[in-house]
Amino acid sequence: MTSAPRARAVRPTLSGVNEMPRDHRPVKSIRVLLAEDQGMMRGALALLLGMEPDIEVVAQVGRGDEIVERALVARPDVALLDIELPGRSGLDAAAELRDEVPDCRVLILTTFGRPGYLRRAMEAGAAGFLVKDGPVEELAEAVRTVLRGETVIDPALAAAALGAGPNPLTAREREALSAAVDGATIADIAGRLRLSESTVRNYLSSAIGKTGTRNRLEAARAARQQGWL
Amino acid sequence: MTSAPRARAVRPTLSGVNEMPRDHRPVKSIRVLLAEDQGMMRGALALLLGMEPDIEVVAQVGRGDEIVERALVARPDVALLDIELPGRSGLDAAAELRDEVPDCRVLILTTFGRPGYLRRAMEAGAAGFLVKDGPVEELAEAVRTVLRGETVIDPALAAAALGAGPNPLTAREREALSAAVDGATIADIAGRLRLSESTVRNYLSSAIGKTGTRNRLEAARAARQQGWL
DNA sequence: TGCCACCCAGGACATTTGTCACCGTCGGAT
DNA sequence: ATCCGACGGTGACAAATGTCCTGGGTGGCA
Repeated sequence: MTSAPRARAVRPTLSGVNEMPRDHRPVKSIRVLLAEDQGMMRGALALLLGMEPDIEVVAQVGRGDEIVERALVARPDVALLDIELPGRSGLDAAAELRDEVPDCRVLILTTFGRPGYLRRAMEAGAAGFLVKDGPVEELAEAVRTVLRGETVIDPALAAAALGAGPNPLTAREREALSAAVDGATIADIAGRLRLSESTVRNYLSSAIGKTGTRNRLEAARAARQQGWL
Repeated sequence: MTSAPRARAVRPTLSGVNEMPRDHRPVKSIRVLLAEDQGMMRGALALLLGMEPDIEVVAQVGRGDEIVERALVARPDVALLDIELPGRSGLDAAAELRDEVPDCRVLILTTFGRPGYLRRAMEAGAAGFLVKDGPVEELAEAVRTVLRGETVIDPALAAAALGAGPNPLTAREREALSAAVDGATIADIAGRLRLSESTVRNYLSSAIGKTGTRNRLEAARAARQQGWL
C-alpha cells in the first residue's frame, strides 16, 4: 500500500553507476548488509536478494555487535537489520550507523510489529520498518524504496504506533521489569541492579500500576508487547 | 507404511534443463508441503526449494491445523513442519500425518533444538529434525535424505536428547505450568482448568520441585527449555 | 489382593510479593 | 526561588504464593 508497484527500470540516480545489465554479469547497483541471527533465514534472504538483478548482498552478520564494524568496511547502501540480535540490539546499531555511516539507509526487519519498536526505530533514524510476515516480494521492493529516500512503513502499524502513547516507564522501571522476566526473585533483581529490595519493589509496583496489570509478569509481558522493554 | 515413495520419473542429473517433458516445465520428482507461520520465512524457503531441479513445493500453510487437510489433497512426499504454529503444534500434526498420509515423510524444522522436542518428534514418527540455524544448503539435502528413507538429526542434539531423561511432569502439571507462563494468577489457572486453587498450587509446587527451581516462572522456563511444555 | 501413580481437594504455615505512606537527594524547568 | 519528577530508601500491612500434611478416588499392574 505504501509504494505503488514500481516499474522494473533500474535506478539511474545515486551512486552514479550507469547500468542496464548487458553482459554475463549484471551490474549490481544496490549494496546490502544483512543482519539476522537465524542462520537459515539469513541465508535464504541473502540468496533471494542476490537473485534480484540490481541488488548485491555485500555483508552478512549474525550478531548485533558486528553490524557497525562490518558496515564501515563493506559500505552498504542499505542495512537490513533484525531487532532482536545477540550482542546488541539492531535499534542501537541503527542509531550508531546514522552517525558512523550516514550514507547507509537502515531498514528494520523484525518478527513482531510492536508499536514501541517502530517508534524507537524512527527515533534511531531508520528509513523503513518491515515485519517478517507479509510476502517476500515486499523485501526487495522495500530496499529500493528506502534507497530512493522514501520511507516504508506498514500503515496499520503506523496507526497503532501513533495511537499508543510514548513509553511511560522510567529507565529504572524498565530495568527492574526486564530483570524480572525470567523468574528472578526480588532479591535477585536487587542484587543485579545494586538496589535495596524495597526500592525494587517500589519500581515494580509503579510499573504494574502504569501498565494496568496485576503482577510483574503481566506487566513485563504488557511492556514487551508494546515494545517498551 | 513403507510403500516405495512413488517411483516418479527420473532423477535429474544436474542443473540441466534438457529434461523438459512436453510442456516447458522441468521434471520435479519430490513434492514438498511447507508449514511455517512466518510469512517471509515461508516464502523464502518455498522459493529456495523450488529452485532445486528436483523439488517442487506443492503446498504452503501458515497454520498447524491446516497441515493434514492440505496434505490429504496435495499428497506430498515430504512435509516440512515448524513446531510452534498457530492452531496446532507441528508435532501433533506429524503424528496424525503418520496415520492419514503414511507415504509422507515428516521433516521437523524448528527454531530451538530442545531435547524434548526432538524426543517428541521421533515419537511422532518424524524422519528428520533440523534447526533453523545452520546453513540453508542443509535443507534441500535433508529433504532428499529423508525421502531415501534415512534419518537426519544433528548429532550434538541427539546426544543432548539422550542425556536428558524423559519428561517427569504429569499431564496436569504441564497444563498448570503452561497456563502460568503469561502471568496468570492461581485463581485464573484454577478457573481455566476447572480445578480448586488448592489443587493448582499443589501441581505447581510439584512441578517446581521436579524442575529444581524456585517459583513457577523459573519452572515454566526450565520446562519449556527442555521441551517439556 | 496390595501397591503405586496419578488425580483432586482442604488446611496450616512461612515466605514472597504488591501497596501505600513517608522520608530524603538531585537536576531541570518555570 | 519554587516546583516537579526521577531516584533511592524504610516500614507497615494485606494479598498472593509455595510448602507440607492430610485425606479420598481411580486405574494399572504384579
